[in-house]
Amino acid sequence: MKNKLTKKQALTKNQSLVLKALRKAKQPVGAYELLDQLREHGLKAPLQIYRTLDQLIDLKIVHRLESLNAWTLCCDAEHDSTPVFAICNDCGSVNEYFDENLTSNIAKISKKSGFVADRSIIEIHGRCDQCEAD
Amino acid sequence: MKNKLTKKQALTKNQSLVLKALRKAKQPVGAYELLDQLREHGLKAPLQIYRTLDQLIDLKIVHRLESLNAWTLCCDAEHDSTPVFAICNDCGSVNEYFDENLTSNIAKISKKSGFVADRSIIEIHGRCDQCEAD
DNA sequence: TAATAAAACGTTATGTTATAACACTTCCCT
DNA sequence: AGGGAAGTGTTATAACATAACGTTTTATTA
Repeated sequence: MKNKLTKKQALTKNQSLVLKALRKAKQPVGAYELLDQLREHGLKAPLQIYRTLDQLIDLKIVHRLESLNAWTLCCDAEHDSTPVFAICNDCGSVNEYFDENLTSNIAKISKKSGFVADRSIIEIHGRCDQCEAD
Repeated sequence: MKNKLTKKQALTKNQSLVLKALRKAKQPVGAYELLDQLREHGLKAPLQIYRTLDQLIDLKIVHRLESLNAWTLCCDAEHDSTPVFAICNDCGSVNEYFDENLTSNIAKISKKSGFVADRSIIEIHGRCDQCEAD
């Protein structure tokens, strides 16, 4: 795995394109939507998107939201702990949180049952602050 | 929402069929796999499966695993708290846990940020006890 | 029990998301 | 320069999910 410093230098053309598209979006974006946006830059096939997204996930720059079939930028923080995503049903915004307690809770469950965790997915659906205020 | 007692009485033909298929499976099952299995009982279209699964989820008899695009039986326990699924990468088995601490941690994160949670998804991938022992 | 509302069902068509397979290119390292 | 690893492009297809519409069944209550 490359470190933070070399990360940004190392981005390929496709990676930069996808990343830029994700940055522009205020919400998680689907693969085909990315494809549509990037057609003008020469990307033509779904696989080009899916491959690039996988690479960006490996680089820990991007997350996949399993319950949305969509991708979003990783927050800047280094995170060895498990990210928690709060997904607003109304406005579609997503916030990423880290919680040590929660991470250790999951570790405890794992330990109790002998299960060795690999990758944790925590996605909470509901209404965000903003939308709740309306 | 109907209570536990009336639940089983209330099952329709399609619901019973799908439930039975899920019971037989040792692992989460995809919608099209269910469809294949239930063709001999007269089910012909994906929608028949998807609709029935939605109904069973409403009845809290079945869970959807977002990271697998598959469905599994709910454990028997009444659960107002958030289920945690431990999914083995190797054997595909899934175990369902409940953890009060974890549930309250999620509630705390929500409270801090003003987010009002609705539905929480927690799916942990890794290796189960059994597979780890090999 | 007849009228009716709500839920479930069936079917066709279609939309959406994701990967397989194969060939070619670029980059990097010794 | 040669060789391996990573990245790329393209076609075809697989896997997952829903829209729209009409009919049937079930439950309710007048």
